[in-house]
Amino acid sequence: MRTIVTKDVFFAISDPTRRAVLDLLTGGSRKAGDIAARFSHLTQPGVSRHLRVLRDAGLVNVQVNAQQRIYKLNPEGLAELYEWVAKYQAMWPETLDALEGYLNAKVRAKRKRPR
Amino acid sequence: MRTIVTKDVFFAISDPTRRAVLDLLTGGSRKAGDIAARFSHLTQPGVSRHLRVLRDAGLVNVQVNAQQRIYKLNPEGLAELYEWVAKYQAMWPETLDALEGYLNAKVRAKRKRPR
DNA sequence: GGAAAAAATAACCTAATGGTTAAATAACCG
DNA sequence: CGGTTATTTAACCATTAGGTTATTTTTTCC
Repeated sequence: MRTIVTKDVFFAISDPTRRAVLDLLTGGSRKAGDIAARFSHLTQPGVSRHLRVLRDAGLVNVQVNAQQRIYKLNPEGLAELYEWVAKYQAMWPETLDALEGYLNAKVRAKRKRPR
Repeated sequence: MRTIVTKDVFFAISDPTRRAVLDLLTGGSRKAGDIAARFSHLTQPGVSRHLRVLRDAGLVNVQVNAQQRIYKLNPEGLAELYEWVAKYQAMWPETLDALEGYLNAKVRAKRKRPR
């Protein structure tokens, strides 16, 4: 008995491909076809379905232009997630230290770079 | 061809039950049995499996005490998520307004809302 | 040592996810 | 109109998720 979860932001971002789509859209709006083209290992309908999930979750908006659909990031759709995360940050006095630690580790892993 | 996703924070928080567990743990550490008891609609092994996912994702820590396992929130496990969210916030100048709008809408929804 | 308690794991089942190919929808263009 | 282009939807399939019951593991207590 699983709860229906479409439209759910947490669900939407749980898939790596969908996160990659969002990531791509941070670079600006894109036509559906162009988005699909970036995922050469997936078929176009496959990507289309991911777009649908993102749409349903309110994370992207679509603008119709003739046969084309132009997808645009809707960061406001992340408001719920932001609120959720904030709750944990709030109860995490050493948040910044730890985050810094995490980021530093990441940077270090990518080769060292002074701040 | 789905990527293995255990250990993945995004996956871990995509399930409502697991988020509820995390939420419960914001109130302090709890024994596994006490956690399971809060989810009366689930069986003990069911909850135990959710705890495992949270453990694997690094969102909780376990302290062994005789037969008991005491689960403790590990908010640092959310660092990756925080970083991810921050990226979208950063490109969202009107973030605070939108969040405020979201919260207001929530508050409004909790009252009997005339329209 | 044996029963009891606490929790995790195993084995199993159903439904949902995410992928595919094929078909349906729209809109443009000659 | 007929064809082409862009995209979504439908139908199908394999795998995973998440639930269950049954079993195992570990530790305490008599």
